[in-house]
Amino acid sequence: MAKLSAIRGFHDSTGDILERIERVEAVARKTLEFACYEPIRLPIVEHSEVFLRGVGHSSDIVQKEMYTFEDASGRSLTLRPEGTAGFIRAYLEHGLYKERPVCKYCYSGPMFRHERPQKGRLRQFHQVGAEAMGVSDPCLDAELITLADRTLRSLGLGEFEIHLNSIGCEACREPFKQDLVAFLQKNCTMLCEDCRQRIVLNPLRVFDCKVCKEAIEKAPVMLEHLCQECLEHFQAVKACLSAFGVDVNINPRIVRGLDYYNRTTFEIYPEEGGAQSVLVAGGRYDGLVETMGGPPTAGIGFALGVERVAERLQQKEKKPDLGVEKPSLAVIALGEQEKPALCRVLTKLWDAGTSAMPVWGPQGLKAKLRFVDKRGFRYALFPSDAGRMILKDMQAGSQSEGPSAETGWIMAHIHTL
RNA sequence: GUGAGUGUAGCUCAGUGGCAGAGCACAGGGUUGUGGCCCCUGUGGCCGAGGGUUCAAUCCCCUCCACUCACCCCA
Repeated sequence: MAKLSAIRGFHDSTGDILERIERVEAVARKTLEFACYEPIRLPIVEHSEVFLRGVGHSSDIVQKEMYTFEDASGRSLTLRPEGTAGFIRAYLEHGLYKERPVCKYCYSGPMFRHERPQKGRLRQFHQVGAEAMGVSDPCLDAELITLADRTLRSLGLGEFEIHLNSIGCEACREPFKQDLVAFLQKNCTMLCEDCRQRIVLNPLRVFDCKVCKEAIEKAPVMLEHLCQECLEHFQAVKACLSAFGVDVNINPRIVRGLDYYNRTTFEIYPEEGGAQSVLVAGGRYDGLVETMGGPPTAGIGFALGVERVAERLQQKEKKPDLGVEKPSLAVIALGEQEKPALCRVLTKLWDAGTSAMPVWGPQGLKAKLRFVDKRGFRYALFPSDAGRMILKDMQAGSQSEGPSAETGWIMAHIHTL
């Protein structure tokens, strides 16, 4: 029989790596909830239409990266490739927009994309998402960026850069696209093959290209062709960020991959590193709710890549932060006779709120002590029904004795250091 | 989807067309029921899978699979 293995791009996590991942999730969630974003838990599987309509047919995600399958009744279902579309579905389904004109939510969990895995890219990965609905006020754009910034700072994540752009609205983007296409066609010989195709498919994306940097240096830039309203919005976002004390780089090359964005887009990168290292990305999506069958509603959100931030933390934290040494206790049964005594003592310890690891097994004392020592336990307790039992301090090499009938003396020893 | 690299012990990796190796880990002993340091010993392998060349393949050739990295794209 073939050996069982995890699916490609789906990882098991333990130890330090898991600790960091959970820390990133916890800190991000706490930062958002502290800022009064309400937690929401969303399904991992949705009807495929949710993503077809929400993410947009033309995106790569929908075209080739979705885990789509049929359930027993023949409905087409999809493992969520991102969070926003499912969130908007819930927002509409439960009429959240009727309940309150303004609402803010945060969530976290796994996302799935069928891409070729590589560094910083998994098929199952995890995001923490934040969405703020119902207000087009530029302060909200700034608020969200600030929260992403605060999350990364709380984690102690060294240096990172926030890149900010505006990709305008439909009104100003269409005329601009025509200008851009004209420029690209004129300079078509300087472009790579991919970019020549982008002229037709999605001209804005040439700004993402790494090889054509020189060729497009003189290309017209959306930021300089914003309509009056979009320009005012963008300037207000910058002003508000400045009031928040958050520094950003204006980067006209930030063009998001998903169809639904308008106006504000932003990405956060570590100081060095390429496209794969985007830690947080987000933007405004004022037309999305309407696209998905709801009333016109402003919205903005971001997603934080948990594994990417955790990976970055690992590079920064040379040694895992052990913190204050915790008293740790192993309870060792020497042989068969001591097992009932172990059960009784262990129950008392756990009931009293003292963490302890039971050690039973066929090994000799030497092996058991080595086992406990290797795992860094400070104390070993040898329970017994015969009147008294022994507590050994592995670090000091000393032993104490106390009555088997009670455990108070053990706790006193452990906590009096 | 495209390109490159790597698959040998639980882990990290050497190695050779002719008996399969080290370090770490694990187990036992030295110390007859007291850990760490030291010493000795032991367990552990379809050398990724299938086919081909050869007297003989873990090694050379082909195919497949997996992993890693990069492209594309994205968090």
